[in-house]
Order: sequence, then structure tokens, then C-alpha cells
Amino acid sequence: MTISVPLTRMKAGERRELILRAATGVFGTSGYVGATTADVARAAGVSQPYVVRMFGTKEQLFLEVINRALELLLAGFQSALDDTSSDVALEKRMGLAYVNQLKEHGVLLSLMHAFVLGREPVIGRAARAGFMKVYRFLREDAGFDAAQVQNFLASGMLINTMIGLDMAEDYDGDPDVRELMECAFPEKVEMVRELARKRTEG
Amino acid sequence: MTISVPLTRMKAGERRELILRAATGVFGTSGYVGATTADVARAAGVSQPYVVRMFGTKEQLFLEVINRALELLLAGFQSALDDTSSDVALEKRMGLAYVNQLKEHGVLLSLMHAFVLGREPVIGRAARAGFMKVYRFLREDAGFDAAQVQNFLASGMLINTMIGLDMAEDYDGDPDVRELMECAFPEKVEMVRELARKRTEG
DNA sequence: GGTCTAAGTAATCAAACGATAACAAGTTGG
DNA sequence: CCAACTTGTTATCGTTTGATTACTTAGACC
Repeated sequence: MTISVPLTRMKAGERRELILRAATGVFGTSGYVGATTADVARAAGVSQPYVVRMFGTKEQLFLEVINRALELLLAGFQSALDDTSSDVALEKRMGLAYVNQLKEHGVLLSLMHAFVLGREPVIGRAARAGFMKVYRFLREDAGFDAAQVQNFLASGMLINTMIGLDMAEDYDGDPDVRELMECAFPEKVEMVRELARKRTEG
Repeated sequence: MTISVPLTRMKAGERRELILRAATGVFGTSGYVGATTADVARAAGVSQPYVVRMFGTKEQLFLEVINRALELLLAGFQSALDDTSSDVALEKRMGLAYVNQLKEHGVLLSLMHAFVLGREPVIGRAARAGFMKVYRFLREDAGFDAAQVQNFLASGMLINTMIGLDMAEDYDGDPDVRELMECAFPEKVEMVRELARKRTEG
């Protein structure tokens, strides 16, 4: 039973961002179809009809979630690109920028859920466009060649998959999981485990 | 309007396999939550209650679908492993075996949909176990080292993603898509495009 | 301090879905 | 040939869900 009475008022813009963050987490966990507008509302601390009225439809909300996720991702890449202070190689800096997106829950996973819905007319089109936007950034702005991009994206998709699988769940019980995770998230295994713990308990 | 009258009888075993094939395609396209038992029934040419009664629940059906998909995948890998006649390197043979699973629609994609539902208690557990079964096959039976397995799985997850995105849809209109596809499916681009066409038209 | 707008809720609905129950028609074995 | 089991269907039900409508109330502004 949720006590829903007083609720401090916000301007629509703030509330919108708050709901988008909540929705990112929910869609990341349950997927586009599996997530309900009531789940999102609960996570955001507002009523279900308010979520729908603010975004029009669940589909529109999901589109805004994945567009926001793409903006965050590309902004992270741009920062890694701009930061020439460190002597770390570009490809590695970009990889770290990618993994750091895990700190906000659902950013990478809601994208991943969109990526497997290519046959959905509206979402599919948006997902392809978003994916290729990342491709072009890596290819043109970051200056990767085609093979580098392919390799980078492949590693990213494996990371998404392992996060989607909640693989950290089995880290302690299965040495093969440990081996794989240490290979897939170099230097970031502890962060990933910590975040998984927080999500499970909290 | 479906004409549903005469329907030649089958033994339950055959009908089961037929439904599992149909369900593989439907789950691959729409995902676990998005696919309905009525969709599966329509694709299999039987009534919706029959699907439910044969498999108990939709969840159970999905579990059988992904277990079957895993069996097909591992059988394909085993064949590639056994076929020592060709002079093609093992890693490449395994890659071809992977891509050839695309010939049956939904085998790789239904697995992919399972892989992003790690938080679902039952499906998540099965998905992790299945993924690690593949990992162990590559690591132990195929003799890959950890980095090789990571690289192989990463390429596989990128392939899954691009198929899930229905990326072939944009092959003609976007030269970057063409570049990426030629990098991700070496020598198999035409097959992928052909299968995508069949799925779109048929 | 009253008023008017923007921020929110409660109540409710129609559609879709998974599941169940009850029934029909082949097929097989004695 | 008929009884019994298997293969299948039609009809229907209770929930869940996204969406709509109508109502409330906080707070900014004159």
C-alpha cells in the first residue's frame, strides 16, 4: 500500500525528467512490452494516468526513453573523445565511457530491448536509426575503421547481454562466470557486481 | 479469416515439434512478453487453448523453445567441431555454424530475448544456465581460451542484435548499414538479406 | 486575497490475454 | 464393433493493461 497523499509539486519539466529516469530503469528490467505504465508510475512516485497523459502513449514514452539513453551514451563518448589529458588509448577510453553508462540503471538495457524489436514498425525504425547514429559517431567522430567499430560494438553487445542476463547473480557460484566477467568487463567487474547488488537489494 | 475445419491429425509428438518451431519464430519476433499464445497457435495452425494445454503455461512453452534452440545451436557447433575435412580454421567454422542457425527463424533471436530477461526469476535462471552451457562448450570442447570465447560470443551478440534490429531493412538505403553488415557477417550478407526478404514478404 | 492556470489524482472502461472447462471426433486394440 | 484413449475444438472467464474522463488543489500573479 503506497501512501500517496501530499506529493510536493514540481514543474512539468522536472517531473518529466524524473519519470524518464524511472521509466529507463523499468524498461531496462522488463522490456518494452513487459513494463507497464503502472510500474513506471510507481517507480516515479506518481499516478499511472499522469504518466500516460504526460507522454501520450506508452510507445511514445519508450521512444523518449531510448532517445534520452542515446543522448547520454553519445555525450559520454564525446567526453571520452575530448579528454586528451590521459595517456590511455582512445579505444580503451571509449570502452570505459560505455561501461560507465551502467551507473544509471537501464540506459544500456532499454536500448538493448529496443534493438531486439526491429520488426515493430515504429520502435524498429527508431532503434535502427539510433544504432546507426552510434555507428557513425564511432566511425567518423572517433575515427575508428570499420573493423574497429565492429569489434567495439560486438564487445558492447556482449556487455549488454551479460547485464541483461544479470550474470553477476552467479559470479560467486560459478568460476566460469567469473572468468567470463573478468574478460568482458576489464577492471570493472567490481563496479558491475556492486551495481547488481544494489539493484537486487534496493 | 482462418479456415480451421478439417486439420489432419497428428501424433502429439509431431504436433509438439511443429508448435515449438512456430513458437520459436513468434518469440523471436515479438519477445517473451510480446508474443501471445494466440500468435503461436495461429502460426502453428492450431487453436490457442491447445497450445496452452500442451505446454501447461506460456512460460513453460518459452522454456522449451529456448532449450530446443540451445540444443540446435550446440548440435551445429558439434558438427563444425567434428568436420575436420575442410582446411578452414576452427574459429571460422564455428562462426559459420552460428550464422547458419539463422536459417531457422527465431532460434538465435528467441535466445536473445531470453538473455535480456535475467531478472525474471524462472526465465533468468534458465537463460544464464543456457548461456554458460555455450560458454563451456566453446571453452572446453572447442578448446578456445577465455579471450577467444569472449571475442566469439561478442561477435555473436552483435549478429543477434543486427538481426533483431532487422538491419537488412536499411541495407539498400544506407551505405553505413552495408559496411557494417559486410563486416559483421563475412561472406553471409546475401544469405541474411535473402532470409530477411522472405520474412518480410512471406 | 482572490483567481486562474498548471500539476496532479481517483474512478472507470474496453480490449487483450492466459487459462480452464466442457465437448467433439478420430484412432486403436480387444 | 464398440469402448476407451488421444487429438483437437468452441465457448467463456477473471485479470491485467493502456487509456480516458472528470474532478481536485497548489501556487504564481496581479
